[in-house]
Amino acid sequence: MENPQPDTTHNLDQLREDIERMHDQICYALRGPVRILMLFVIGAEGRYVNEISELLDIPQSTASRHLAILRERGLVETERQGTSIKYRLTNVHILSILDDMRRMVTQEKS
Amino acid sequence: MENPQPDTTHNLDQLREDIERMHDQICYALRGPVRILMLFVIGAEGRYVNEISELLDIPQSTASRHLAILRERGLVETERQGTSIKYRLTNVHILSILDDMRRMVTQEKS
DNA sequence: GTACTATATCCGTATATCCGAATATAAGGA
DNA sequence: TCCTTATATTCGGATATACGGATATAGTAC
Repeated sequence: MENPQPDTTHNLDQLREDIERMHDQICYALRGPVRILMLFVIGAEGRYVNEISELLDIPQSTASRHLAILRERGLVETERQGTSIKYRLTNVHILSILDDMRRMVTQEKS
Repeated sequence: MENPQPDTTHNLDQLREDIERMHDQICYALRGPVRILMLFVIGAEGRYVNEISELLDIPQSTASRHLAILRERGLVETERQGTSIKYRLTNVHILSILDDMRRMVTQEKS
C-alpha cells in the first residue's frame, strides 16, 4: 500500500467507465445554462413544454430541442396528457446536485 | 402565494445569475471526460502535470491545456515547486459533487 | 553562458454545438 | 372531415471545441 492517493486512482479503469456515464448522462446535459435552468424549472413537480418555453422566454423549437437532449440523456421522462406533454425529472437527486453546485458558487470559498 | 413551485421559480433572475456562475465555473469545466477524470486524479492532495499526463496517458500539451481551463474556471490552483507545478483543487467540495454524480449513475435509480 | 527538465502556448484542421424560422406530426373538438 | 393547439424535427450557417505536433518559456544545475 504505497500509493498515496488510494481511492481515486486505485481502480482507474472503473473510474474511467463511471466518468463516461457521468458525462453522458449528466454533464453533457449541463452544457449551456439553458438546460440547467430547465432542470430547476421542471423541479420536483414537472412542467409542460409551453410553460417552460414561456418561463424561460425562448422559442418553442429551442425548448423542445433542449428537452429532447435531457430526455435522451435520461434526466427527464415524458408523459402525454391530451395534446400536452409533461416533463418530469427521472431522478430528483439531480436537484440536490445542482443545489450543491449553486451553494458552491454563491459562497466565498467554503 | 398561489405559485405551485415556489422556491425554484420565485426569483428567476437570481436563479439565472447563479446558474450563469455554476455554468462558467463548474459545468463548463466538466465538458469532456478528460477534465472530470483530472479532478478525481488531482484529488485532495494535488498532482504534478507530468503525473497527470502519465496517469491519464495523454500528451503533455493536451494535459496542460485542459489544466489551464480548470485553472481559468477557478476549480484548481497552481503552486510552483522547482521546475514542476503542482495542481490542487481550489475547493474540495467539487469532489463530493462528483461523488454524488458517480453514485447517481452507478445506482439503478435512487 | 549551455544543457536539461517541466510546463505553457501556438497553429491548423476536424468535428460538434448552437440557434431559430420553417415545416411536420399528433391529439382534440367542431 | 377540417381547424386548432401542442410538440417535434429539419435545415443551414455561425460559432466553439478538441486534438496533438511543434515551438516557446521558465527553472535548475553545471
